[in-house]
Amino acid sequence: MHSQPSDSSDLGDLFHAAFRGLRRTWAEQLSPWELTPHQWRALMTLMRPAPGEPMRLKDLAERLRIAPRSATEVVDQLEVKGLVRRDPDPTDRRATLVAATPAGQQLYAKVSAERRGKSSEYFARLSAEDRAELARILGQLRD
Amino acid sequence: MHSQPSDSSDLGDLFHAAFRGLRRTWAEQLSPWELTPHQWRALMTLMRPAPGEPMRLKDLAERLRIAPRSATEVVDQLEVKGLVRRDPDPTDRRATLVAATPAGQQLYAKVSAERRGKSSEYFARLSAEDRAELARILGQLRD
DNA sequence: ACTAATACAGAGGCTACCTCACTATGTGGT
DNA sequence: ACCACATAGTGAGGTAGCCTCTGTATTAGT
Repeated sequence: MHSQPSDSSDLGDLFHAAFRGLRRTWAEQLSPWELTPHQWRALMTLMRPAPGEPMRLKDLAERLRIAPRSATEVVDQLEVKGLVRRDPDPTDRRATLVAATPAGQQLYAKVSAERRGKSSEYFARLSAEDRAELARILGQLRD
Repeated sequence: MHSQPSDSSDLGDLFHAAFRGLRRTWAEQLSPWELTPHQWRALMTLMRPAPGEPMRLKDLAERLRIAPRSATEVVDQLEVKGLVRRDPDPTDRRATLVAATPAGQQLYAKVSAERRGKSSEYFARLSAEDRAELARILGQLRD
């Protein structure tokens, strides 16, 4: 007897609250480096295949699941900070390749280490099993 | 041996993606009524204790977990649409009481029914067990 | 009676997105 | 070779959903 009908408005609320908490936690963790969560995600995405490996702006947008125009924006921000560099794609003069600069790679390493070290991860309060469960369920949601 | 250290960047990404999906789905579902998800949440929150029951702006903010100033904003929007009404609190002349108007209550009922009927809920693709799991885990995250 | 706290709203700012229109370039068909 | 069309990026401009800081009533505490 699970008495709660729970029309999932509750679930929506929970989701909302949890997401906002995650955002806030990240923002706090990243603020010493003057990075927004969005910028961090972009930098991380650029570093994921291989550090320093260039990536088309369009592909970055795809991986971040945002519109190409929005990728332009975040790359602009990171470029101003000197963390990424734009280079023309030699094989297609319409395209620009974005890559983390040495400074960007260094910052990425530093922040990663710090986050790992402090283990002040937002999800740390969950057990390993629950984290796995969560990942599985969220994966289903994303299709 | 769960080999993945999984610095939870993956989990963060999954969360991010799922949340954006939720938002988009809601926005689409609500667009026929020209309501944003935010406005809908506010209206729902106002209706939760009892339909038509007035609530202080401050309490609304608390339940929505947003700053009081932000509650002012969303109440403004709903007031313009005629869905809620502001009345002075007779017991404290600093406070204003917000309550759903009959139109607001009607809209709430209509939208609720539609959502339930279509069962096009974002979370519908999850099994009941997974929904429960998710709720449990998110509850832990929220503290 | 005076000070401190509280409730709200005006002003202004921010992040993280979006679409639409434009330019430069590449691609395929005839 | 030429033309139509697609594609990559960006300028312009907009939106949702938050925030802080400040000011003005009003109430509560001593």
